[in-house]
Amino acid sequence: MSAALNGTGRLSPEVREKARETARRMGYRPNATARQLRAGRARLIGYVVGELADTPWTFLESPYFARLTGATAATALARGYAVVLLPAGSLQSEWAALPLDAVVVADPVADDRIVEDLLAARIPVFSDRSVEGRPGAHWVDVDAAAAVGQALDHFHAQGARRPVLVVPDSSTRFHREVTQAHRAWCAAHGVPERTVRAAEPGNGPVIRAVETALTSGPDRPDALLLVAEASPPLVLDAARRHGYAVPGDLLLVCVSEDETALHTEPPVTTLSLRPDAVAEAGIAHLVAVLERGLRETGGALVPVRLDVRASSVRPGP
Amino acid sequence: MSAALNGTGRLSPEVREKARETARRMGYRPNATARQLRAGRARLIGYVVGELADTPWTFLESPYFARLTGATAATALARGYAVVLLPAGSLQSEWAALPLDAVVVADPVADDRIVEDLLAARIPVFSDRSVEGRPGAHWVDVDAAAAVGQALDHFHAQGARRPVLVVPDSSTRFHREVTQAHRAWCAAHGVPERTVRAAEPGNGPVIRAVETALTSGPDRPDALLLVAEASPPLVLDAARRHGYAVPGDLLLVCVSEDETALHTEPPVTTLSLRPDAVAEAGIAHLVAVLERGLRETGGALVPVRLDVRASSVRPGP
DNA sequence: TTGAAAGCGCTAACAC
DNA sequence: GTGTTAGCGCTTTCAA
Repeated sequence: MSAALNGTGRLSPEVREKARETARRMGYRPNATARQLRAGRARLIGYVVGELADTPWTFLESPYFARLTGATAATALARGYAVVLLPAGSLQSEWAALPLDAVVVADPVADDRIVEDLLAARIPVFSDRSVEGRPGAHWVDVDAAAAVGQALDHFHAQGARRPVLVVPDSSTRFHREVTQAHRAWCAAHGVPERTVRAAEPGNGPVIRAVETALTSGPDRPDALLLVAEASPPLVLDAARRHGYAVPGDLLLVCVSEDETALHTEPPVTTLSLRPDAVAEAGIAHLVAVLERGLRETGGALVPVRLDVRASSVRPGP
Repeated sequence: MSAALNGTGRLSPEVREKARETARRMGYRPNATARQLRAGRARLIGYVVGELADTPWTFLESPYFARLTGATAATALARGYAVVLLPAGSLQSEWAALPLDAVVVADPVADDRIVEDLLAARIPVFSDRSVEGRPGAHWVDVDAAAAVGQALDHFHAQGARRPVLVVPDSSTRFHREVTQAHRAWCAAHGVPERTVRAAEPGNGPVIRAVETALTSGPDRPDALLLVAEASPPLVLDAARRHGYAVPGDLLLVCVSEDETALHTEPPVTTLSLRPDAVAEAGIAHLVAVLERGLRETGGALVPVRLDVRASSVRPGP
């Protein structure tokens, strides 16, 4: 029976087909749980977003995490793993009853206990570089330094000399790296370092931070790099409200996966963190570890992509 | 052992606590799969969005489905069920290996096979009213007719007499009901029925449909009800591009969960389909069916909520 | 109170 | 090519 349904035994294809067909029409379905018990793993992986731990489910409303989540689920399913959604900052009790082969922890915050809890429970963790070196933890990361460098180089090439960075006040590794890379770039290019932090995520606070960036400081900035998730059309509106023409007075680059950036006037240059590529690299790594017993290797660093559009190209004379 | 860890046997609380503690420090973790096998169910439910079957994972990028997904996962987890993400239009092979106690199918499209496949596999289905009457299928639905009625009544009360509806060309039950309710309302109020269909989802096509609605037809409309997911700031921009002042020339209501509606100038009136309430009602129903063997009851009809903001309030004289 | 055993449904191994 | 069996790790039941 078992031999017929799976490809295990050495049966003639004909016999197998007949058995399969018969089984199917009799409404037979193998019990998934029993198979999992036998197999010793459930092909189930957990997925948590560490950021926004105080509003555990809002991550799906961010275009970046929406894409990352979808791509993770898609890639995993293609490899035979199903993804279960877990809330940010989730407790033992919420996942202890699940037969998780591994857990993906996207952008853990500095004080998040979940990674430790999972490792203590001997569940492999796949996260960003902040878990580097912990036994049982593996990483894939976005090249934050390259991202900042690419955007600032682009501004510089377009003639901007007073760029300002807006970044959330978050303790994820990504945001810390962005800040550091910005500092390094400014030092290397002899440009004053101007940074404004958004107190919280969400369009309201981020737009307010943008307004602060555009109105405070010794002189008016001529370029804005926005590394916080905000709606591109709202950012453009904010710039206009404060008397900036984009791209005439202000070059604008948003780190965003929001496709509305394509439909504004002018269209907004975006820096894509490539959630699909991150997900693919992560799941590929996960499969390698789980199925081929791969040991701690250096993880993968996924490059970003700058999609230059009119908002960051200085108009010709 | 078992008796100690769970509350089953009649052990003294003291003994139980000691056993628990000992087990924990020895690093013992009960095998979740074995428990599930024993229990006869996995407390795992599938979640599929039927709409957008050709782009299986994009549903998370829609604010409505992002909220619905998050709320479903949250509510389910609070009741002890974990949610696994399945792609739209998914095949047997993708979920056959999962021990699903039930599957939530959000907004199935007319020709979607998944509901039939699940029922054939004797997996309970929770969906919208389009599955009404099928054995093993249960429903919870949004009150589409009330939604349309509320919005059109609001327009009428504000003095608008030439409202136009923009709706996607989709075969979900919700969109069919919206069209019917619109027709009925127009007939009842002696208002000509004006409808424009968006060929596809996504900001591009929907904005084009809005532009068609604003520029074609015998006369310029004085109110726009947008039932397709689009970014509110982009909709406002489109109206302005075509010479409409909002709300002076055109009243605007968007069916949307997008919080950018709060941050535009003027803020946009939205009609919320209450994804959180839908998710809660759905999971409550699911738990009742799965755990208390509830038979086919009429499902629940969740009311919508109109959040009136400046975009749909005719300015005073 | 403590211990042993049956059995959930499957698959891999071994005997026929 | 077909049939039987052991055992995955747990919980429940029955026996000591």
